[in-house]
Amino acid sequence: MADANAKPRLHGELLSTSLLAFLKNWNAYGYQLSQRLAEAGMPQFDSGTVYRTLRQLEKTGMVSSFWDTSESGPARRMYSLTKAGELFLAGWIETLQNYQSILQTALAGFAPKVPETADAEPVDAAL
Amino acid sequence: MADANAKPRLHGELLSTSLLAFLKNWNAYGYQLSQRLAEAGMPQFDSGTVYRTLRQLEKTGMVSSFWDTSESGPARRMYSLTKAGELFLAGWIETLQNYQSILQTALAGFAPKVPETADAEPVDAAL
DNA sequence: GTCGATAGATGCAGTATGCACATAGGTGCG
DNA sequence: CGCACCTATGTGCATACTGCATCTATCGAC
Repeated sequence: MADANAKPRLHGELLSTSLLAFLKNWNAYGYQLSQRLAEAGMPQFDSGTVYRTLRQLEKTGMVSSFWDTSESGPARRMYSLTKAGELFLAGWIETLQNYQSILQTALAGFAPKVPETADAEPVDAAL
Repeated sequence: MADANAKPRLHGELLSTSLLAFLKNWNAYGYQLSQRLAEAGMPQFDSGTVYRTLRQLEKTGMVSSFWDTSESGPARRMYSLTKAGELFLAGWIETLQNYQSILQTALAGFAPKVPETADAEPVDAAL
């Protein structure tokens, strides 16, 4: 989960969210999305997980797909965002924005008001 | 993972990161951190997962802890950020910032270059 | 035919997660 | 005391997710 020498890896909700975001103004297939993620400089991710995540998103109705055989080469599973997916995406975007503002507040040294504890004492941290 | 009617839930790296962020300027114990997360309006989370995550972070050297029995009531396991934890946190903050800028680029309708319209566009979210 | 790039998928072992429940110290109250 | 309730931390279990390696398959170039 949080390994000392582990590089940030993209998966879970962050992966789902970015996939949905890419699909918002754009239909695409898995391989393509993997490439865009890489090009965009996203942290490492596993392409197998990308494919599975897309199937998962389809199972839950966030995206829909069809086989595209119009081009030469292996068939492509083209995905597009559904209405539900848009709403879901919007919810996560909002959550992430809120998340970040909270993070920054914490990092800035302003603790959210504490119950009554006479302070957790900035015992400093030998930094 | 991405259930239609599922509310954003805090876990995984987002949970680890927020815990570390809260510990950056204050030392605290699990119960307290849970409360702060709730007060800050964080999405739902499971307190059991919070405790397990903290132990995990300790196991990987991101935080250190000791039993605080100075107050009345059940003993508290006080956590503080280690040097390694700070570095790890900084790495994730940076990753998340980059992540968000990429998300926004995608949401703004700025699709990464598509094969057909392929132009050498420096779509980099150069942020 | 063979190689490489494209495109998608899965088996497996290990890990993470949510939920319910367990343990314990302390306070208030009849 | 007996008992409810809050604090504080943790665990068992079934399920879900993940990374890695591997597999299938189409096509173009050689």
